Amino acid sequence: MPSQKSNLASIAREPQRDRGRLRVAALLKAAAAVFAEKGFDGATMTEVAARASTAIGSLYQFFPNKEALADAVLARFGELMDAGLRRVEEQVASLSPAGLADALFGLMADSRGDRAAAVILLDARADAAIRRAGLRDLMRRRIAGLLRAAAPHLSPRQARAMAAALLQTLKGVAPIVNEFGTDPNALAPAELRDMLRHYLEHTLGGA
Amino acid sequence: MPSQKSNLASIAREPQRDRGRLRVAALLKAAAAVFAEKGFDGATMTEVAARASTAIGSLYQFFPNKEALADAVLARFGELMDAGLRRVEEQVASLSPAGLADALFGLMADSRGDRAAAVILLDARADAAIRRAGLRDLMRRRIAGLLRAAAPHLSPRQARAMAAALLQTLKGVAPIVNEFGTDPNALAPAELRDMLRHYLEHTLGGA
Amino acid sequence: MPSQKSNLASIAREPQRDRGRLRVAALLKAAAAVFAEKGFDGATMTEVAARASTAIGSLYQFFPNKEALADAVLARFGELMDAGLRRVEEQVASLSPAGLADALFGLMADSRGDRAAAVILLDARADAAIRRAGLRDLMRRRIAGLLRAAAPHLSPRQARAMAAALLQTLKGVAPIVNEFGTDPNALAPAELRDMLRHYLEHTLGGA
Amino acid sequence: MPSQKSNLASIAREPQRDRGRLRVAALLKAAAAVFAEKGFDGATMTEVAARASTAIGSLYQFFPNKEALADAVLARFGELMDAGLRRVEEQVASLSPAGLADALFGLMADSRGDRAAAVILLDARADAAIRRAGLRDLMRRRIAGLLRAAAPHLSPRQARAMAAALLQTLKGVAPIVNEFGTDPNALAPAELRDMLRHYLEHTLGGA
DNA sequence: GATGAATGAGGTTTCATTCAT
DNA sequence: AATGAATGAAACCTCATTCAT
Repeated sequence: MPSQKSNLASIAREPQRDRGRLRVAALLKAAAAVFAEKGFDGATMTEVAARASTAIGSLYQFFPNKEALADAVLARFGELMDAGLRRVEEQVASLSPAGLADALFGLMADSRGDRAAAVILLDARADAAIRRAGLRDLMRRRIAGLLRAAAPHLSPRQARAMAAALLQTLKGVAPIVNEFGTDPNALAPAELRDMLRHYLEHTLGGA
Repeated sequence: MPSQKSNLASIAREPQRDRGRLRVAALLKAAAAVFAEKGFDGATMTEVAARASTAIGSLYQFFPNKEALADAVLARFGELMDAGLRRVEEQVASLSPAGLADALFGLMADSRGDRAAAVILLDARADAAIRRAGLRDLMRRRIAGLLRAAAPHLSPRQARAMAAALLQTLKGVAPIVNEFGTDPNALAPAELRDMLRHYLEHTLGGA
Repeated sequence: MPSQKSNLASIAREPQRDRGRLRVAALLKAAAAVFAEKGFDGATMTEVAARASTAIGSLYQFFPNKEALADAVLARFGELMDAGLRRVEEQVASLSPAGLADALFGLMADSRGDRAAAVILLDARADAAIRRAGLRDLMRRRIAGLLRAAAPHLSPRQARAMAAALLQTLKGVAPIVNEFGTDPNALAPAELRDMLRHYLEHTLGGA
Repeated sequence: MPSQKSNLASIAREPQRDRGRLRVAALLKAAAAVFAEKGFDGATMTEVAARASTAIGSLYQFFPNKEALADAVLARFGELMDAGLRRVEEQVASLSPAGLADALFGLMADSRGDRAAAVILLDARADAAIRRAGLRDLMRRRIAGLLRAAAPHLSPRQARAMAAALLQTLKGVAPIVNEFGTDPNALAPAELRDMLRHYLEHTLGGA
């Protein structure tokens, strides 16, 4: 999942000084927030720069265009997911189906703003999706791997189909958590988590 | 669910003649397609007109602005859902939890392009969502009603939370069906349907 | 020389109403003037629109981008040259070498602003020149044809080489005429014309 | 022709050390190449710095702005021309008209990239040309002097007009040589040289 | 009603130039 | 001196909307 690099054109430039690195971090944070709120087309580069308290030119110093910025946000999300999935993979042998469900749910419910932005961008307009589909397919493959580790009797085909369905539902975690919060008296997120639990119990469960 | 009329200034004019009615139908169809592909901000009025093979002026003859057009697409989707949900309501007494899951799944998997457009618009940018949230809340209420009809022991609060989670997952049906198709050897949609089944069996099930 | 049409992307849209046709004519005139004064990169779309007394949007209604505008100016120049060369071709049999020189000189000294703009654009930046080279090559071929009509003993290769040299010098007519004017007491243009005369007398001249 | 110094504010700073002198040479070479390819407006300071393998800051260390850089390129070309013309002046008494033509032709066909850059800049956008016209006028005066040295019967006015025409044609030498090369089987450059020969033979010749 | 041109605010992007390290 | 980040005016271009025919 790391290095979602140079496909077509336009890739983010690496800052070479500390000041630049700080700036890039601020820009990515701002971009994630704006993309999450407005979507790809609704977001404006001007607003991203303003939220990061920089001049528009500084934004373009590091990201040659809007697509590159979106890709960078996605790549950052990809790294978070990568790390998170790796942690789940290490535990998967000792997890019950419900535990696996909770782990995946938690993955989407953590990593606050980035998540929301990424979820929106993952579904963004079709043509750009070509490049971005990379991230989606990668996550599907990783989740399929998890499922087969948890239930070796699954055929690859089955596991892939399940992963597609699971990932789709997992994408719904972000908006629900955003709307209802995470505290335990928020019922709706709990219901979504239960839906994932029941599903995995039934499909993985020798149980 | 009918009469999704905006309370601001933008209300779609009713066509007076048959030719007008045809034109409006073509425009709505085109608009649904474009919104589905590009999202609200990515869609352009010019492209909508072009896909309906009309001039931009004709589009504005019936829809005073882009928001009104989106609202009309949403309203049309609302009517479809309205009719669909009404049909489910009539049968709910005789449906098993799995049957209810299938009915809801089928609702989202039918009504082809409109569905996709509406799903996108339902999540569209926050400010406009204020007005549009109307549709989402309405559907949640309707689904909560269905759940309580199927399982009277549910508290209103529980039912509402479940409806929120269910609707979120149901929104995922559209993209999955679009990607994998509806035929029975398409596994991924079947998995999503099973996820809904298991969930309702567990939550409504004891009944 | 007509129809310098659709190579890569972006081609001028044809106006479909009289108002549009007038607008396009005004825009081309303004564009020719601005390109002539500032060159391709120095010219700004805003200035072109302003000189044609229109909004920037109207400019883009007909010319999707700056390149398309430049191409249209070039195409218009090409048509003028086409017509002019055709007229020379008809007389070439009855023309002395000096007469042919005068005819070619006159061709570049007429057709005021367009000429200057075209000359500048013909030499414009290399990448765009790929498309634009079309016009230059065409003119070279036409001139080579004239030379062989006037002096059948010339080999095609010789004629082509002469045409290349001639056209290069003919391009110099525009700036000289612009600087010194056309009246007979302007010596510099006369010298350039004499240069062309002597050259053709020597190379074509059975004389 | 030396000291093309601007009377405004922009004067290129003299480098103090050897490293600086090398840097300046590299920058001028790069600048000449970029100006030749892209023209004044199309060239960017960033690209010039990049081609000289330096940082943009270093470019501004020596040249306070883009105009100063262009002036420096022009000045360097001016020095080359100065030296070249001086050599021709020394020989002019012993040169036939054709020999003079060849000498001038050779002057433009040597001094590779610089030449091309200078030719482009000589015709650059009008406003800047005010300052730059200096170089053009100077060259015209020098050429007029050569002509009168070769043919004393010429009036100053005639000589100046001839010089204007000659210089205009000489500017055409650069692009033709660039396109066709200098080797003897390249016909087009030879034709251009012949054109200059015939012209000078006729105008200086009776003498 | 239908058509397509007109408008201009606003969005994306570039680039000369300055500044901090 | 050298480097590369910072800045913002200005360029290119888009598109919702209005208007004349």
